[in-house]
Amino acid sequence: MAHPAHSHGQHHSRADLAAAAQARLKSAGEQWTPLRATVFAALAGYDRPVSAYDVTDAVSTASGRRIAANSVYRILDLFVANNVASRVESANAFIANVHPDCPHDCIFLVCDRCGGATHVDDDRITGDVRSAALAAGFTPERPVIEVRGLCANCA
Amino acid sequence: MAHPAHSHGQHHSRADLAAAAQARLKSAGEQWTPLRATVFAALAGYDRPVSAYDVTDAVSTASGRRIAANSVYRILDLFVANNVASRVESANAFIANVHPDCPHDCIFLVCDRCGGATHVDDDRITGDVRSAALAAGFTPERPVIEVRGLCANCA
DNA sequence: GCCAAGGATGTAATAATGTAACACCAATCG
DNA sequence: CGATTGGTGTTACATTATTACATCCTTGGC
Repeated sequence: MAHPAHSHGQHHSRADLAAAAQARLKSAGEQWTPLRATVFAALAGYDRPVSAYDVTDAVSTASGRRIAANSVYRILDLFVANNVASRVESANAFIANVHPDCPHDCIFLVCDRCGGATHVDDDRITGDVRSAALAAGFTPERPVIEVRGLCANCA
Repeated sequence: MAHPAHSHGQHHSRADLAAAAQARLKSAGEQWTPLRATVFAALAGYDRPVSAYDVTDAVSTASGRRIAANSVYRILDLFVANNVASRVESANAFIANVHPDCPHDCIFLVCDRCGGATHVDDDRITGDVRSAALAAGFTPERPVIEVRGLCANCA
């Protein structure tokens, strides 16, 4: 555990990302079951947002039996609620959170060509968005900030 | 046409909003057909984001015959492409654009309780989001900036 | 007038995404 | 042991979105 890569906390290799996710859930009083581990591994096996059904297929293959979509949805929702994964609204898709440890509002740059997503943290921007909401008399709970466009490779 | 309410252009009463939408489409070389007018009227008849299927039902009722969802989708997509309506990604829903005349990136504050949405314009924030994308080597096409939470009435 | 071309809509089917209701099982706690 | 709780299984269904192709209507050229 020695990756002092970022000012805001740790990034994790794919290997110990699961460990971090597990720790995060446990410390929230949630269980880390075999199915949850499998779902997380499937999700973390992609480097782009994937649909719940893609995850379902991957989990089914990994498990050797058919897992129902709704079981996967339950677990993905749990992951999102605990900051272990994020939902990319403009793609109806999910992606593992690279640093479950710090509770940022996320900004996703989603490529319309390759489907990849880059995770950007900019607390000033997200703070400004929350402030703008408050200024309008609105109580912000969950900012959704995404940018559709073309990534560096696809531009 | 005398509502000098905003610094950035005109808001429209429900009555002439349709006229503004029509003008916008025509100037883009698109037709303003009876069905498109009906779809726009249905959409503008709501003050909150509504699903394409809600619009479909409203249009069907208004027309006295069954209109297929995909016809409505086609028209809604056309509206969105021409800034006459917006898609609220986090709600899989559409809403008429209050000022089709100026091509802002929009910020929507979406109430989790009543489903209402407030349209906020803040070019500094949306500009910052685009800048952050560019700084990451990403070519922004369409920022999606929404805030889920509670509106003033529901808080 | 007739025909060709393009745009808009109709029709039908289906895909993709998301949820609800209830059964079952296993662990935990009294 | 019995009750409760959380997790998962199973089934069915609801909602959202797209695809392929047919039809119709207008417009412009001949």
